Amino acid sequence: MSSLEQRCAKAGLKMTGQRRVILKVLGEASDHPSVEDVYDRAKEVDDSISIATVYRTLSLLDELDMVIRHEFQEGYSRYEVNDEHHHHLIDLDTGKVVEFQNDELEALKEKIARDLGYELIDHRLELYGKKLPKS
Amino acid sequence: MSSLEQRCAKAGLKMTGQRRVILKVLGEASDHPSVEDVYDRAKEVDDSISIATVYRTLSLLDELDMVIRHEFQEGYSRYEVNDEHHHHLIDLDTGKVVEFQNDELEALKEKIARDLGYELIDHRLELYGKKLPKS
DNA sequence: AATAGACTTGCGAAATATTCGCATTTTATC
DNA sequence: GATAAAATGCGAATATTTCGCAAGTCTATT
Ligand SMILES: [Mn+2]
Ligand SMILES: [Mn+2]
Ligand SMILES: [Zn+2]
Ligand SMILES: [Zn+2]
Repeated sequence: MSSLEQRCAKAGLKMTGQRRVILKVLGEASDHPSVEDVYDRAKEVDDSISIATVYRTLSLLDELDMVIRHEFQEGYSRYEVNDEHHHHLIDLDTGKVVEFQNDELEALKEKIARDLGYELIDHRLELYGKKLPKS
Repeated sequence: MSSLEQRCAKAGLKMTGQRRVILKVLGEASDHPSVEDVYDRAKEVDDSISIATVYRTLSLLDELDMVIRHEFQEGYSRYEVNDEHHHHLIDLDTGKVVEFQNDELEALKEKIARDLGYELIDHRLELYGKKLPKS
């Protein structure tokens, strides 16, 4: 049983074939698949799976904080397993998504919230850029 | 002629009654109105205005960088005049939007992009929090 | 292993936000 | 004021996501 499946079981979810397939797809993804992407990949394993189930499962996993739902302002959502916290830089020319992590940023964002009188619950940061010529 | 109207004219847009109304609504807003909000406020001035025109105008203004389109993950967009660059903290209990600005953050975000080999074109940061008890 | 009940699924329909086609109107220019 | 281009209103179309419901599946319990 995969670690993701274990977390589902612990949350009281029944382990169905469809959920196993979707978790496998998510676990194996190295990109940030859209619902349609997840659906297509899942269908290769189980052709009978429905896109409604993919939507429902991703929503559930999001509620359980097992995945992160991204809205890269494309009109639809992308998902990824919630593993190590990080952010994204989107290449405006190619659409490529570069991941990064920055401790200074994380500290700063906590401080900003605190100074405003708030406890920080969540945050999102996206950078949009174009590749610099190599110097 | 308002400063917003001037910028529209300079961009080659025809100044119609509808555009004037929408620009007035945007200029007078102190919140972050949705398309529906802008539509409702515009209708108070010109009852015949269509929501398609509001959508079209806001898209145009967005392309001209005269407004910022926000997606606070509510399923719809909010707009505000693109004046002084700033970010938002959304109160998860009340939905209230708190604006802030932080130079250190702006510098850091530039540095992160540069270190990744990118020229930063755009970025978005949102904080989500709950009010701290006053100490 | 059979049963029961709750949970889950597939399907198509519905909801929501946004865009589009097109006939008509308005604007800016001459 | 005539003209061409641009903009509008309307309703229909699109796209993504959610929902209702009947049928199927899972898991705990006999
Ligand atoms: Mn990522
Ligand atoms: Mn603002
Ligand atoms: Zn972070
Ligand atoms: Zn900024």
